[in-house]
Amino acid sequence: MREVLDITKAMADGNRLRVLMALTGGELCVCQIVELLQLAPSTVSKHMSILRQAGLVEGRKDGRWMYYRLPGREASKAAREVVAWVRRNLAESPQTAQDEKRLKTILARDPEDLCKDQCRS
Amino acid sequence: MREVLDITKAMADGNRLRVLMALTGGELCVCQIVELLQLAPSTVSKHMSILRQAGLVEGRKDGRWMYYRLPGREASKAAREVVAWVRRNLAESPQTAQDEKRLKTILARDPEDLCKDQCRS
DNA sequence: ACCATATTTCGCCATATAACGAAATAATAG
DNA sequence: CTATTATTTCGTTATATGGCGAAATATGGT
Repeated sequence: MREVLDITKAMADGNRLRVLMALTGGELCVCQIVELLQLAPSTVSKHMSILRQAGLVEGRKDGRWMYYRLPGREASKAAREVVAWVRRNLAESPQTAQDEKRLKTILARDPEDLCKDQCRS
Repeated sequence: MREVLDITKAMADGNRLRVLMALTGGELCVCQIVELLQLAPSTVSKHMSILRQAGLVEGRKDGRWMYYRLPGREASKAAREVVAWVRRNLAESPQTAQDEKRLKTILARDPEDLCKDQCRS
Protein backbone atom coordinates (compact mmCIF):
# COMPACT_ATOMS: atom_id res chain seq x y z
CA MET A 1 0.00 0.00 0.00
CA ARG A 2 2.77 2.41 0.96
CA GLU A 3 4.53 1.99 -2.39
CA VAL A 4 1.30 2.48 -4.35
CA LEU A 5 0.36 5.54 -2.30
CA ASP A 6 3.82 7.06 -2.78
CA ILE A 7 3.28 6.70 -6.52
CA THR A 8 -0.28 8.04 -6.65
CA LYS A 9 0.54 10.98 -4.38
CA ALA A 10 3.57 11.79 -6.50
CA MET A 11 1.35 11.88 -9.58
CA ALA A 12 -1.30 14.04 -7.93
CA ASP A 13 0.27 17.37 -8.84
CA GLY A 14 0.17 19.21 -12.12
CA ASN A 15 3.77 20.43 -12.02
CA ARG A 16 5.07 16.92 -11.33
CA LEU A 17 3.06 15.55 -14.26
CA ARG A 18 4.58 18.26 -16.44
CA VAL A 19 8.04 17.12 -15.35
CA LEU A 20 7.26 13.50 -16.25
CA MET A 21 6.14 14.60 -19.69
CA ALA A 22 9.19 16.82 -20.15
CA LEU A 23 11.48 13.90 -19.30
CA THR A 24 10.09 11.80 -22.14
CA GLY A 25 12.45 13.81 -24.32
CA GLY A 26 15.42 12.64 -22.27
CA GLU A 27 17.10 13.55 -19.00
CA LEU A 28 17.10 17.12 -17.72
CA CYS A 29 19.06 18.88 -15.03
CA VAL A 30 17.36 20.75 -12.21
CA CYS A 31 18.08 24.19 -13.58
CA GLN A 32 16.40 23.25 -16.86
CA ILE A 33 13.31 22.07 -15.01
CA VAL A 34 13.36 25.27 -12.96
CA GLU A 35 13.35 27.23 -16.20
CA LEU A 36 10.51 25.16 -17.61
CA LEU A 37 8.21 25.33 -14.60
CA GLN A 38 9.23 28.84 -13.55
CA LEU A 39 9.39 27.84 -9.90
CA ALA A 40 12.03 28.39 -7.24
CA PRO A 41 14.92 25.88 -7.33
CA SER A 42 14.04 24.74 -3.82
CA THR A 43 10.50 23.98 -4.91
CA VAL A 44 11.63 22.03 -7.94
CA SER A 45 14.11 20.12 -5.82
CA LYS A 46 11.29 19.08 -3.50
CA HIS A 47 9.14 17.95 -6.41
CA MET A 48 11.99 15.87 -7.80
CA SER A 49 12.63 14.22 -4.46
CA ILE A 50 8.96 13.24 -4.25
CA LEU A 51 9.09 11.78 -7.76
CA ARG A 52 12.32 10.01 -6.95
CA GLN A 53 11.01 8.59 -3.68
CA ALA A 54 8.07 7.16 -5.64
CA GLY A 55 10.42 5.65 -8.21
CA LEU A 56 8.95 7.74 -11.04
CA VAL A 57 12.31 9.29 -11.87
CA GLU A 58 15.93 8.35 -11.40
CA GLY A 59 18.70 10.77 -10.51
CA ARG A 60 22.26 10.96 -11.75
CA LYS A 61 24.78 13.39 -10.35
CA ASP A 62 27.32 14.80 -12.77
CA GLY A 63 29.59 17.30 -11.09
CA ARG A 64 27.52 20.14 -9.76
CA TRP A 65 24.58 19.15 -11.90
CA MET A 66 21.87 16.73 -10.97
CA TYR A 67 20.17 15.03 -13.90
CA TYR A 68 16.80 13.32 -13.67
CA ARG A 69 15.33 10.83 -16.11
CA LEU A 70 12.38 8.47 -16.36
CA PRO A 71 12.81 5.05 -14.74
CA GLY A 72 14.67 2.43 -16.76
CA ARG A 73 14.32 -1.34 -17.11
CA GLU A 74 15.65 -2.08 -13.66
CA ALA A 75 12.99 0.12 -12.02
CA SER A 76 9.77 -1.13 -10.47
CA LYS A 77 7.16 -2.35 -12.92
CA ALA A 78 4.43 -0.40 -11.13
CA ALA A 79 6.36 2.83 -11.63
CA ARG A 80 7.16 2.16 -15.28
CA GLU A 81 3.56 1.27 -16.07
CA VAL A 82 2.18 4.37 -14.48
CA VAL A 83 4.66 6.62 -16.24
CA ALA A 84 3.60 5.03 -19.52
CA TRP A 85 -0.01 5.73 -18.60
CA VAL A 86 0.75 9.39 -17.93
CA ARG A 87 2.61 9.68 -21.23
CA ARG A 88 -0.30 8.19 -23.16
CA ASN A 89 -2.89 10.36 -21.48
CA LEU A 90 -1.05 13.67 -21.55
CA ALA A 91 0.49 13.30 -25.00
CA GLU A 92 -2.28 15.40 -26.55
CA SER A 93 -2.50 17.96 -23.76
CA PRO A 94 -2.05 21.64 -24.68
CA GLN A 95 0.16 22.03 -21.64
CA THR A 96 2.44 19.31 -22.94
CA ALA A 97 2.65 20.95 -26.36
CA GLN A 98 3.47 24.30 -24.79
CA ASP A 99 6.12 22.76 -22.55
CA GLU A 100 7.71 20.92 -25.47
CA LYS A 101 8.01 24.16 -27.34
CA ARG A 102 9.48 25.90 -24.34
CA LEU A 103 11.87 23.03 -23.73
CA LYS A 104 13.31 23.40 -27.21
CA THR A 105 14.47 26.93 -26.48
CA ILE A 106 15.76 25.86 -23.08
CA LEU A 107 17.78 23.00 -24.53
CA ALA A 108 19.19 25.32 -27.19
CA ARG A 109 20.88 27.35 -24.46
CA ASP A 110 24.05 26.36 -22.66
CA PRO A 111 22.97 24.84 -19.31
CA GLU A 112 25.74 26.78 -17.61
CA ASP A 113 24.31 30.12 -18.71
CA LEU A 114 20.87 28.98 -17.63
CA CYS A 115 21.95 28.45 -14.05
CA LYS A 116 23.82 31.72 -13.87
CA ASP A 117 20.74 33.58 -15.03
CA GLN A 118 18.77 32.02 -12.24
CA CYS A 119 21.28 33.15 -9.65
CA ARG A 120 21.01 36.75 -10.84
CA SER A 121 17.24 36.85 -10.66
CA MET B 1 -4.62 17.66 -18.01
CA ARG B 2 -7.69 18.32 -15.90
CA GLU B 3 -9.03 14.81 -16.49
CA VAL B 4 -5.69 13.20 -15.68
CA LEU B 5 -5.29 15.29 -12.53
CA ASP B 6 -8.80 14.43 -11.38
CA ILE B 7 -7.85 10.77 -11.69
CA THR B 8 -4.47 10.99 -10.00
CA LYS B 9 -5.80 13.13 -7.15
CA ALA B 10 -8.66 10.69 -6.65
CA MET B 11 -6.15 7.86 -6.35
CA ALA B 12 -3.91 9.75 -3.93
CA ASP B 13 -5.72 8.63 -0.79
CA GLY B 14 -5.47 5.36 1.06
CA ASN B 15 -9.14 5.07 1.89
CA ARG B 16 -10.16 5.66 -1.71
CA LEU B 17 -7.73 2.98 -2.88
CA ARG B 18 -9.28 0.61 -0.35
CA VAL B 19 -12.71 1.35 -1.82
CA LEU B 20 -11.49 0.60 -5.33
CA MET B 21 -10.13 -2.73 -4.15
CA ALA B 22 -13.32 -3.54 -2.25
CA LEU B 23 -15.38 -2.88 -5.37
CA THR B 24 -13.49 -5.54 -7.34
CA GLY B 25 -15.81 -7.98 -5.57
CA GLY B 26 -18.86 -6.22 -7.05
CA GLU B 27 -20.94 -3.16 -6.29
CA LEU B 28 -21.42 -1.94 -2.73
CA CYS B 29 -23.83 0.51 -1.15
CA VAL B 30 -22.62 3.47 0.88
CA CYS B 31 -23.52 1.97 4.24
CA GLN B 32 -21.42 -1.09 3.44
CA ILE B 33 -18.45 1.08 2.58
CA VAL B 34 -19.02 3.07 5.77
CA GLU B 35 -18.87 -0.17 7.71
CA LEU B 36 -15.70 -1.26 5.92
CA LEU B 37 -13.75 1.97 6.34
CA GLN B 38 -15.20 2.87 9.73
CA LEU B 39 -15.64 6.48 8.73
CA ALA B 40 -18.60 8.86 9.03
CA PRO B 41 -21.20 8.50 6.25
CA SER B 42 -20.61 12.10 5.19
CA THR B 43 -16.90 11.40 4.80
CA VAL B 44 -17.51 8.28 2.73
CA SER B 45 -20.00 10.17 0.58
CA LYS B 46 -17.35 12.77 -0.18
CA HIS B 47 -14.80 10.11 -1.07
CA MET B 48 -17.28 8.48 -3.44
CA SER B 49 -18.10 11.75 -5.14
CA ILE B 50 -14.39 12.36 -5.74
CA LEU B 51 -13.99 8.87 -7.22
CA ARG B 52 -17.10 9.38 -9.31
CA GLN B 53 -16.00 12.77 -10.59
CA ALA B 54 -12.75 11.15 -11.71
CA GLY B 55 -14.65 8.37 -13.45
CA LEU B 56 -13.11 5.68 -11.24
CA VAL B 57 -16.51 4.49 -10.03
CA GLU B 58 -20.06 4.61 -11.33
CA GLY B 59 -23.12 5.19 -9.17
CA ARG B 60 -26.52 3.58 -9.34
CA LYS B 61 -29.40 4.66 -7.18
CA ASP B 62 -31.80 1.97 -6.02
CA GLY B 63 -34.50 3.34 -3.78
CA ARG B 64 -32.87 4.86 -0.74
CA TRP B 65 -29.65 3.03 -1.44
CA MET B 66 -26.80 4.28 -3.57
CA TYR B 67 -24.65 1.59 -5.10
CA TYR B 68 -21.17 2.18 -6.47
CA ARG B 69 -19.21 -0.06 -8.81
CA LEU B 70 -16.02 0.02 -10.86
CA PRO B 71 -16.26 1.64 -14.30
CA GLY B 72 -17.64 -0.53 -17.13
CA ARG B 73 -16.82 -0.77 -20.82
CA GLU B 74 -18.48 2.51 -21.67
CA ALA B 75 -16.23 4.39 -19.21
CA SER B 76 -13.08 6.30 -20.13
CA LYS B 77 -10.12 4.14 -21.09
CA ALA B 78 -7.80 6.17 -18.88
CA ALA B 79 -9.99 5.43 -15.87
CA ARG B 80 -10.34 1.73 -16.62
CA GLU B 81 -6.60 1.33 -17.16
CA VAL B 82 -5.71 3.01 -13.93
CA VAL B 83 -8.21 0.98 -11.94
CA ALA B 84 -6.68 -2.16 -13.42
CA TRP B 85 -3.26 -0.89 -12.36
CA VAL B 86 -4.45 -0.35 -8.79
CA ARG B 87 -5.98 -3.82 -8.70
CA ARG B 88 -2.75 -5.44 -9.91
CA ASN B 89 -0.59 -3.54 -7.48
CA LEU B 90 -2.72 -3.83 -4.37
CA ALA B 91 -3.85 -7.42 -4.90
CA GLU B 92 -1.15 -8.71 -2.53
CA SER B 93 -1.47 -5.94 0.03
CA PRO B 94 -2.18 -6.94 3.64
CA GLN B 95 -4.73 -4.16 3.83
CA THR B 96 -6.59 -5.65 0.90
CA ALA B 97 -6.60 -9.09 2.50
CA GLN B 98 -7.91 -7.66 5.75
CA ASP B 99 -10.61 -5.69 3.97
CA GLU B 100 -11.68 -8.75 1.96
CA LYS B 101 -12.12 -10.67 5.17
CA ARG B 102 -14.06 -7.86 6.75
CA LEU B 103 -16.21 -7.48 3.65
CA LYS B 104 -17.28 -11.09 3.89
CA THR B 105 -18.87 -10.52 7.28
CA ILE B 106 -20.40 -7.25 6.10
CA LEU B 107 -21.97 -8.88 3.05
CA ALA B 108 -23.31 -11.67 5.23
CA ARG B 109 -25.46 -9.17 7.09
CA ASP B 110 -28.68 -7.68 5.81
CA PRO B 111 -27.84 -4.23 4.41
CA GLU B 112 -30.95 -2.87 6.07
CA ASP B 113 -29.71 -3.80 9.55
CA LEU B 114 -26.32 -2.35 8.72
CA CYS B 115 -27.72 1.11 8.06
CA LYS B 116 -29.91 1.05 11.14
CA ASP B 117 -26.92 0.20 13.31
CA GLN B 118 -25.09 3.20 11.93
CA CYS B 119 -27.97 5.49 12.78
CA ARG B 120 -27.93 4.30 16.38
CA SER B 121 -24.21 4.91 16.87
C1' DA C 1 42.61 26.80 0.88
C1' DC C 2 39.06 29.74 -1.01
C1' DC C 3 35.46 31.17 -4.04
C1' DA C 4 31.68 30.40 -7.20
C1' DT C 5 27.66 27.89 -8.08
C1' DA C 6 24.14 23.88 -8.41
C1' DT C 7 21.28 21.61 -5.48
C1' DT C 8 19.15 20.44 -1.19
C1' DT C 9 17.40 21.25 3.49
C1' DC C 10 14.90 24.01 6.66
C1' DG C 11 11.49 27.15 8.46
C1' DC C 12 7.65 29.70 7.37
C1' DC C 13 3.13 30.89 5.28
C1' DA C 14 -1.03 30.15 2.34
C1' DT C 15 -3.99 26.96 0.49
C1' DA C 16 -5.94 22.27 -0.11
C1' DT C 17 -7.71 18.22 1.82
C1' DA C 18 -9.80 14.81 5.04
C1' DA C 19 -12.43 14.27 8.90
C1' DC C 20 -16.62 15.17 11.69
C1' DG C 21 -21.47 16.57 13.05
C1' DA C 22 -25.62 19.06 11.94
C1' DA C 23 -28.81 20.15 8.66
C1' DA C 24 -30.78 19.42 4.06
C1' DT C 25 -32.38 16.22 0.57
C1' DA C 26 -34.43 12.07 -1.45
C1' DA C 27 -37.14 8.22 -1.25
C1' DT C 28 -39.83 4.40 1.01
C1' DA C 29 -43.28 2.93 4.45
C1' DG C 30 -47.36 3.69 7.16
C1' DC D 1 -49.37 13.56 4.47
C1' DT D 2 -46.07 12.28 7.96
C1' DA D 3 -42.45 9.56 9.72
C1' DT D 4 -38.36 6.98 8.88
C1' DT D 5 -34.02 6.46 6.95
C1' DA D 6 -30.05 6.49 3.40
C1' DT D 7 -27.32 9.75 1.41
C1' DT D 8 -25.55 14.25 0.44
C1' DT D 9 -24.40 19.10 1.41
C1' DC D 10 -22.52 22.51 4.39
C1' DG D 11 -19.68 24.57 7.92
C1' DT D 12 -15.81 23.85 10.90
C1' DT D 13 -11.39 22.10 12.32
C1' DA D 14 -6.91 19.69 12.06
C1' DT D 15 -3.46 18.19 9.14
C1' DA D 16 -1.03 17.85 4.63
C1' DT D 17 0.92 20.04 0.76
C1' DG D 18 3.01 23.47 -2.32
C1' DG D 19 5.30 27.60 -2.56
C1' DC D 20 9.18 30.77 -1.25
C1' DG D 21 13.70 32.56 0.66
C1' DA D 22 17.67 31.81 3.66
C1' DA D 23 21.00 28.82 5.03
C1' DA D 24 23.46 24.47 4.50
C1' DT D 25 25.76 21.15 1.49
C1' DA D 26 28.45 19.51 -2.35
C1' DT D 27 31.43 20.06 -6.11
C1' DG D 28 34.50 22.18 -9.48
C1' DG D 29 37.64 26.00 -10.62
C1' DT D 30 41.43 29.25 -9.23
